[in-house]
Amino acid sequence: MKTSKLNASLSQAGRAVRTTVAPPPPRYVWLHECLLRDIKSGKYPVGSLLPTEAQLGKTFGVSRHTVREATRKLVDSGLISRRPSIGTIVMASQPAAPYVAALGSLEALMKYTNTTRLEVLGQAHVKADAQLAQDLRCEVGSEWLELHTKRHLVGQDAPISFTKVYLRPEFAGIQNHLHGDHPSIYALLDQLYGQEVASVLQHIEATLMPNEAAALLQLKHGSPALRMLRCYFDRNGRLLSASANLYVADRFQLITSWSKASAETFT
Amino acid sequence: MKTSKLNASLSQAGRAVRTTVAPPPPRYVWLHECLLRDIKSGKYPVGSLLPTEAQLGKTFGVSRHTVREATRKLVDSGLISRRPSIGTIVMASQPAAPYVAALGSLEALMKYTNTTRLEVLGQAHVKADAQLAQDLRCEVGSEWLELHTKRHLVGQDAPISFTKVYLRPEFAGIQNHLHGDHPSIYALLDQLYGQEVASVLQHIEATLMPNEAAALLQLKHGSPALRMLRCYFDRNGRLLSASANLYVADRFQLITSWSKASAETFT
DNA sequence: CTGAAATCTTTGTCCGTATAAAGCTAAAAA
DNA sequence: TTTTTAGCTTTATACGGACAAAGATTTCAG
Repeated sequence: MKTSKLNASLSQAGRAVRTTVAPPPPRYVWLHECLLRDIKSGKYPVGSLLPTEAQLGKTFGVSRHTVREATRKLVDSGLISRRPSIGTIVMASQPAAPYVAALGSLEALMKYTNTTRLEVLGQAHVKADAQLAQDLRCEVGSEWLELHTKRHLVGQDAPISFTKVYLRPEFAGIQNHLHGDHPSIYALLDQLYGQEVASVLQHIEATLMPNEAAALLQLKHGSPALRMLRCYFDRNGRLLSASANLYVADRFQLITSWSKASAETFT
Repeated sequence: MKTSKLNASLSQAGRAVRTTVAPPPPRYVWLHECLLRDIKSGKYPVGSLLPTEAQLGKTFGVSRHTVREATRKLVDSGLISRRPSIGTIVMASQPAAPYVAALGSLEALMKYTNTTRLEVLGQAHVKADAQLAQDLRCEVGSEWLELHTKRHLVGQDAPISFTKVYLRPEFAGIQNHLHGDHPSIYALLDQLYGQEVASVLQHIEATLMPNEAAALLQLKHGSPALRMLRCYFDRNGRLLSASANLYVADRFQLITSWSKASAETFT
């Protein structure tokens, strides 16, 4: 009944002035804002308990359903946490909004175009020595299939990178899919072997192009290079694959866009 | 009534065998899994409409409330989209789980330690010429306060980077807070001016250290460097600040960790 | 005093119902 | 034919009630 009275009066007001007045916000939105404000202001300090759902409903004149709808957003943004038999605990007074970047969409833009072609130059079975094990974060002595590859921009002759790809021997079949327009390694692992890559560790540093690579890439001695090492891990932290890229400095640029994350960003 | 019968029989079964049998999942969880399976399998193709909430409730013998609880998770993960008067549209058949990295936590690890000290060498008012405007993605002719700075690892003499910081003149006060243990620029903008940085654009490329910088950083001619350009934008896409970093190659390494994102990651 | 049992509180799940709002559709009026 | 209007479908919002589950608290027997 409270609802109908409230809405009725407001819509009448809206029609009277003919200018479409902003409709009243839903009650759960309003309650959400109230609670958010009170949490931010410190009325409900971090660690304290919010009034119970029944209590809030009584205080604000809404049903428990509406209270839950309002607090749901707070739960989603991590400000509060609900515990049966305990109550609703204030976890933070500021919504944590880290800056996040997505890998895979716009990850690496080449300087002039963004379609590349991968050329496999050769392959070898290698056992990880100390240096490789440190780079790949794998066990010393573990065996890997090492592919030597060269990446070109389509339609251009000059290669942009020399890349070593490391694969577990059981994933050797991937090399047959590395040619042509290259999807990312983690996409291939997922697609071909159902191996879900759970995390990627990426190292970037500047260096001088090693001599062998410089020759392959038609560069003169002393050219700068961007070294990008990527390790692909599964959910249990096992290294599935890795790639060590040496990009020619003035033919490649890594561009990443970071946005402030909010719970809503991901809905 | 259906509920009580179902629950009763299941709890009795649980007591009979005495081994604590897993309690039956909530109905909305079960329904969620059903729908997820049907969407993945293509029973409800992308672009098609799910049965209406009332229909689903009838088919599965649950209330509309439970249907909404079940579909909520699908909405959150972006698989479906609810539209008043239209219905519920299947948006994707695979939960989109991009790899995301967070900026600010573990963003840039120095090679041996990670506490740095910033030293301001000088400052100048500059007008953006064509080159700078392109780098900063700002208007040609706009005015900026340019700070020349040098970054050291604490306790070490050799600097690791030469950095130009660009500030809108109205944020000039930031420079007083850039010394000591350096928080990030976006944190300072938020803290001092309430300017929320909504997105960050980051360019990384390899280059040779320019001569002037090489001299400042005690490097010999021809040393490789990692050039990192960061532009900080507000919600409206206005550039608030930028920094152009030149890192000494073997004293700096950028490490980023990417994890598969799920809706749950952010709750 | 201690341990077990009963009780109470609070959130979790689930049902039914009702009205509003938003588009779509078809009928009616111009 | 075109425009308006009325109705219909579907989701959005909101109420109320009920019981389950999980702990916390109190009570009580030993």
